[in-house]
Amino acid sequence: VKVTKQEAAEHRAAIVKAAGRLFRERGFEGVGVAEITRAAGLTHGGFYRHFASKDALAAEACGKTFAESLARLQARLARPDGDLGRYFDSYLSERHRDRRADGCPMAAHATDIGRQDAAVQAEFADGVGGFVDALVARLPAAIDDPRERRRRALAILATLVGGMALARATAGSAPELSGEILASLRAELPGLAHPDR
Amino acid sequence: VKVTKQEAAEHRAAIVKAAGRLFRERGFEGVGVAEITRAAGLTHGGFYRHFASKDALAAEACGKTFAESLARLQARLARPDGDLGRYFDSYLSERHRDRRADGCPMAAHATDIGRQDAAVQAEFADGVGGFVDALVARLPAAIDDPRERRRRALAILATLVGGMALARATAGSAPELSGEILASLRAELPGLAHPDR
DNA sequence: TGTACATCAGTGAACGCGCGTTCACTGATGTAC
DNA sequence: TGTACATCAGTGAACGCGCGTTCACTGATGTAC
Repeated sequence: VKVTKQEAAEHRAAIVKAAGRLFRERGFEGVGVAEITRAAGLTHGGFYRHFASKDALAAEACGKTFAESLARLQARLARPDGDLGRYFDSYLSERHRDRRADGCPMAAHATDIGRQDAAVQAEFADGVGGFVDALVARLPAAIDDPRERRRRALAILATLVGGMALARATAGSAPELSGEILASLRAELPGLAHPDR
Repeated sequence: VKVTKQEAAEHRAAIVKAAGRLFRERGFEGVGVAEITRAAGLTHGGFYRHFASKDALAAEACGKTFAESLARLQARLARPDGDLGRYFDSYLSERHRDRRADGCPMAAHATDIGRQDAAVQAEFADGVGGFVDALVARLPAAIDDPRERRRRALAILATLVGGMALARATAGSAPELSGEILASLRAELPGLAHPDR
């Protein structure tokens, strides 16, 4: 059952895409190779023609997920009405909380990464670095000390990621608390991003 | 090999204690019942005389871990030199980052909790609520609107948890970034806790 | 206080299951002539 | 352009392993008399 080179490439991409969604939704250990390949419309046997191991797929999926999330951030900020405040509101939305599968990889994996394969950790750290740089570049010009810009960007990122992680962790048992976390951070975060705090 | 009632109670407590440490260090799915009981000086066969399931142990360990962390927060703030700033500094320390096993349960488990058993989620949400209340009670009196106090407390908690999670996630591949995250948050966080922001 | 015995915490082998990975095989692709 | 054949993406059964959980058994505890 050989297949066109192009088809094979599409299959490979489909596996990475399905993995990116499933890993975010259920964690790296929560999904198996068989389920991922099934989600991509294949069987698990051919998996190792494309990837050396499940860990190698995890690293690649992690990298791709970060690239997409960063592109989305850039795209949103490039829109005519795009500013950081709107990005914060969408990041801290109930919609984002409830759709883990295509949400932020940091909010999906942060507390897991330390136990993953070194290649996964490397992709993750690169991705975090990319987010920090993107935020630094978009902070208001009134914060003019470059070191202060980085400090603010890091504080914002930590607040976004921690807030979404806590909102998701409490969504099942304490939905009001979960909603309160999101609403509170939407109200408080702009203060960190603007010099008038 | 029966054993004194008191010994049995001690064994049970030892299992919960070992579980609390191992689960924080390696995650709920990263440690097995056999390893936990071994760490408590027992064999795995007797485990089910004490707990209905691994999930039941996870819930109990989670609750106990939160209670200890909260007690530590209260104790630190009760000291003569105790203030929120010192608590932030110790939370955001390299020491805390590198000692997952007896650190904050939120920074250890946040992104995992959504996939755990309902009982674990309930303990976790209770624990988060407890932390929020403790922070609200300790914010400077100058923040006098009760709703603003809660908002600030939630923003602080999200920043602490997200910051520690990101610092740990990047510690392996990007140690300078990891250190920068901690140092930046130590510098930026007091602004969230004080009215002069 | 002393004795007989039921209880039950603890042991270690075993069970069943799902997982990551391997393997013999298939058959259309794409290359060599 | 047409033909022969090596390649290799994909299949599905199988392997080995570790896990959560069960179970028959042990023997000191602690209770009943």
